[in-house]
Amino acid sequence: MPSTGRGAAPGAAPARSAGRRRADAERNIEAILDAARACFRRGPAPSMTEIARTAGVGRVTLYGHFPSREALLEAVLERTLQQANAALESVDVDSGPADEALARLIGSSWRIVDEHRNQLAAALEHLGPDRVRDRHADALARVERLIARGQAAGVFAQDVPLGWLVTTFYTLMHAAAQEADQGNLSPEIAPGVLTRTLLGALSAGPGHRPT
Amino acid sequence: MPSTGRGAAPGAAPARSAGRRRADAERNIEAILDAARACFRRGPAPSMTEIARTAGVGRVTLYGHFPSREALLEAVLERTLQQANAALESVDVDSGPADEALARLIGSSWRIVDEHRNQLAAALEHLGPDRVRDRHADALARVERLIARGQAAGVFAQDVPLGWLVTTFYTLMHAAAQEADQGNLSPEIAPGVLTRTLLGALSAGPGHRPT
DNA sequence: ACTAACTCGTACACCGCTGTTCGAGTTATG
DNA sequence: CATAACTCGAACAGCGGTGTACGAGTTAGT
Repeated sequence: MPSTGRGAAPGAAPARSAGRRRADAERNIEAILDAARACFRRGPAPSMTEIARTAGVGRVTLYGHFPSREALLEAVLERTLQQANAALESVDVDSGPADEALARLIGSSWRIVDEHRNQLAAALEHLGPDRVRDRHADALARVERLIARGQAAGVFAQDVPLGWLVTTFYTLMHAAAQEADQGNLSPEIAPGVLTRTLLGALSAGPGHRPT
Repeated sequence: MPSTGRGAAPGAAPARSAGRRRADAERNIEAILDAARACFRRGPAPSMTEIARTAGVGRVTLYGHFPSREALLEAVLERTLQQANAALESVDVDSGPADEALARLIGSSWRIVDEHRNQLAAALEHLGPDRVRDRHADALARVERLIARGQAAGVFAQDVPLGWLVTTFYTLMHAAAQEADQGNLSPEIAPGVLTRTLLGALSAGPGHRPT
């Protein structure tokens, strides 16, 4: 059920009355959303207290803007998704060889995708898989379309399910970002290494047979 | 404390006195350990109550054998690790071409690795990364040795950090198991697909350059 | 058959998190 | 500058989890 009862609410969906908000309120909402994102970068289940403190705001104020944890979760997810989509839209995915397009996509999005990791887990837990699927369906579709194009052109493996290749893509993205975070993989070589591995994984088997 | 007066020192470390345990107690401990493993397969943070109920045992009994959540966690981790190692030792990893050896390893362990997923997360959270590293160091070393051998032989990519290749290995294993669990990837073709993708990812670049 | 080991339910104290209320202080905005 | 909007701390109730204590019932081992 996508029946998000939000009426006129622009962008995110705070809880105050639909009337105009004061400037500092707007600023605090921003701060809260940023803080939540920051907290999610370090742990999968930040408490409201933690988020409020990080935002430099009283817990009560937080509840003033977001009536429940779920509401906040939804808002922050939507916000992140929006930014991510904006960033990804700047990449031309539909022209040139599929593998080169993929390399471009990786370079500009492997950091962004990592941002989603914990948020996604939390959202799946508290919002249900359905609503989550809906919201980042287009981001997923973009990658899927690209890979499908590569398959059709024979650049990517054809005897492997498309869905699995998409999963491989996201999974290795996350892994690379995580390793970079932990210092196991230097951020400078990370994109190159990731691209290398990913293209190998997706590519139509040149040297090796399935068995 | 390894001060288990018992000569046999049977794996896990329950909390009762070092003296002999009665048969049904032993049986319950087994049930609890199994239940914990089962619970971890469905969620990353099962409660003691949940585990006890799954084991068909009173919560008090659980605390009788494992004095704290942490103790239980450690015991169940060790147990799973032991079984996993036993299973993996039956695979000959050091003979034949590295890629074929890898294929063998995948076939017999991709399900097992999945079992670790949530346990590992929980252990990292509550036991600290150090103790965890120690415990499954040898399982990790086995894969690392194999991949290094493949690199030396030129079968696997040499211009990519070894650590990253190991990460890739485990990551894709998890992903495949998870997809299979969710019905997105049929269990019959999963090993083949996984092997295909993994060999492509690790293989020395046949057609593509890092950029 | 007798005893020690084991199990179980209930109940308790403690903790952290969520969401709400209240009253008073502060600040933007007209 | 006056008012409405906003913020804040403190305090409360509710919930679920952990770990402990008690007492009575059941079961294995000798």
